[in-house]
Formats: sequence, structure tokens, C-alpha cells
Amino acid sequence: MEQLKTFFIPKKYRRKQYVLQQGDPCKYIVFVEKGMLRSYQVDDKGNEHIVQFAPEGWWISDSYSFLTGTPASYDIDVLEEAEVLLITQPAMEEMLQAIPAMERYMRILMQNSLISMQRRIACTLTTQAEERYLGFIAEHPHIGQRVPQHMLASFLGMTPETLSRVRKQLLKKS
Amino acid sequence: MEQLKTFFIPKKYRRKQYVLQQGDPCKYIVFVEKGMLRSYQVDDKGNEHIVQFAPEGWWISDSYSFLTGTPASYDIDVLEEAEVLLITQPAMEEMLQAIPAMERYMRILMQNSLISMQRRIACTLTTQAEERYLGFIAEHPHIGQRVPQHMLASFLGMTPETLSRVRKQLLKKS
DNA sequence: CGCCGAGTTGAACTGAATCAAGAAACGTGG
DNA sequence: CCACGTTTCTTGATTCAGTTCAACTCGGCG
Repeated sequence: MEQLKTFFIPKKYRRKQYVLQQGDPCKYIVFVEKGMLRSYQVDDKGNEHIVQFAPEGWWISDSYSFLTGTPASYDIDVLEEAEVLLITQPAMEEMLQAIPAMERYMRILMQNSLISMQRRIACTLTTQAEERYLGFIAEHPHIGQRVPQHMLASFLGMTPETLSRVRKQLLKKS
Repeated sequence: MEQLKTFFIPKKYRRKQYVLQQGDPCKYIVFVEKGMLRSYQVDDKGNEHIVQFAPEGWWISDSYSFLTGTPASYDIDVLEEAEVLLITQPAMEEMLQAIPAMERYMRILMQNSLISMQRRIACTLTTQAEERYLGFIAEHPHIGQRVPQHMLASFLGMTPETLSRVRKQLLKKS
């Protein structure tokens, strides 16, 4: 554990602070110890589309940019005052050398993220607004509580208005 | 290389053959040496939604089912006569023990899949039918050629009719 | 030759987006 | 601790991209 910590840079961020801006190269992978971050993309019309929420215990970064050094296509910023651990590309390589078990850990991490991404895709392909919302709050109730509704809408791929109406419908039903 | 092969079971499949059926546990991860497979989900209305195409050099499976032993939520079948290598969960573990470098390989594999999944999500969140189609054929021209159009539509999350019309529009423009 | 799956086209329909306006909740500085 | 501005959420009216349904064409294959 002690050895592990030497590869990481601890850091604190305020609400609304950028951790990564679109166009800059993504120098770090971020582990969230406390608080919540999000990654998102801004389209030509200025609409935000949330790719990921990262509460405590999650990792977040623009992996493609991190690995290739190309400019990031996402923004990452802070939703709730956060304490994080940063690791750079070289530090990561060192760490994997020094602690081979980490290779396995990272693989499993990637695997799990991959699975949840695949589910999300299957879900957006097969289901309508309402069902998608229900699915999300069923799987991530904790996130649903902590995040403003319009961000949830953005994550789910619908407008805030639509989500508002969906929830209204659901209230009637119950 | 020789050692590697001992962990895998080679197998040939015909067109339209199932490699995995929804509801069965996914016992193998499949590496495609030749041909093409696909994974997809069937919704309540009987519509297929393609999750992944796997041409030569790609891996395919229902990772969640494979890892947890739960019934698969996808079907996997063969689009073009295929030669594949199968690996079971225990063989995989053995292999990772015997050849630690594979741990790294698998991590990178997962990482790359994850990146492409993330892109796909960003893409479905931000873009319309036409742009999504263009993006796909730009990134995977080889797949676009080999796959029937209605499957492409299914992958892109639109009806065959819509894709047909999109392509018609594009012809006019050029 | 006849059938069948794949693709195209048209017309009607619909779920969700957009535009616009107002209400409620929030937090920040005086 | 209140007041003001900002952010969040809601609601209604209108519009639109894409779906659905149905009919028709084309090319291959038994």
C-alpha cells in the first residue's frame, strides 16, 4: 500500500474546476477518493453530453488521449468537491513494472468498465426514454440522488425537458 | 506461440450458426482467425440490435456472462464462415499464470475495446443518423463492405429504411 | 421458373427535441 | 439573515427526425 502511494499525486479540486479540458493532452488517470467528477463532450450546438460519472472509488480519464498523447476530446470537471489521486503515463509504467499484480488489477478494471459500457450501448439501442431512466436509477441509485437532473438527462441521451416529463408520468402511475 | 496454442480450442463454424445463445452461460471467449461473427440482443418486439461485429483478429464474447457464469444476454452467431479459437475460463486462468505477459496483453485489449465503446457512446449521444453512418464507414470501411445493410442499420441504432434513405441523400449530395 | 431475402420508396404517425416562459431552490455577498 | 442573481426544474405549444407499415423491385439460388 505504502509503495503504491508513491506513484500517485494526491490533489484536491473545487466544484466546477476543470481537471481536463478538451484539446489538451490528458496527462493523468484520475482515481476519485472523495467527491464526484464527470467527463463530457460539448457538441457544435454547445450541448453537453455526459460520458461518465465518477464518484468515490472510480477512475476517470480520456484513455485515448492518455495513451496516445493526442488532444483530449472530452472535458472532465468536478461536480462535488473532490480528493483524487493522479498518475502519469510514466509513473503508471513504473508501477506496472514494480508491482506486476497491478497489471491484473488494471485488466480487471478495464474489463468491468467495458462490460458496463457494453450494457449501456445495448440499453440505448433497445430502450426508450422511460425505461432507460428506470434502468439507470435501478443500477446507480446513489448517483441518481447526487447529480442534478439535467445532467442525468444528458447522460441518458435525452433533454432535461424529456426527463422531467418522464418522471411526471412515473409519478402518476404509482 | 506453440505454448499459447495449447490453451485454445480451434473450431470452425458455418454461416448462420450460433456460437452462443441468449440464456446459456457463455463458456468461451472467442478469437476470430477467419470470417466474421456478431453479437446482438433481441428485444421484446423481436428486433435485433447488434452490439459488436468481430472480423478476423477480433475477440468476442458476452464478458459479463463469461466472468460471472450468469446466463448470457446476447446471441452470438456467424455472418461469414469462420475459423476461431476458443478459450474457457479455467484455461484462461492457467494461461495467465503460465505466461504473465498475457496479463498485459489482455489489459491492453480491454483498454482498446473500452476506448472504442466510449467513442461509440459519445457518438450516439451527440450525432444524428447521417453523421453516425459516415463516422462508421470512415472508421470501419472493411466492415461496411462485408455486412448486409440492415445489420449495419441495426448496429448504428436505426431502422433499415432510415439507413436506406440516409444513403440516398448522400448520393444526391455527391 | 418461382420464391425469398434484401433493399427501396411512399405516406402516416409518434416520441422526443426545440423554443419559450415561469416557478422553485440555492448560495453568495452585503 | 435577507435579497438578488443564478441555476434547476417544470409545463405548454410546435416541429421534426426517425419509425412503422405497406407495397414494390431486384438479384440470386434451389
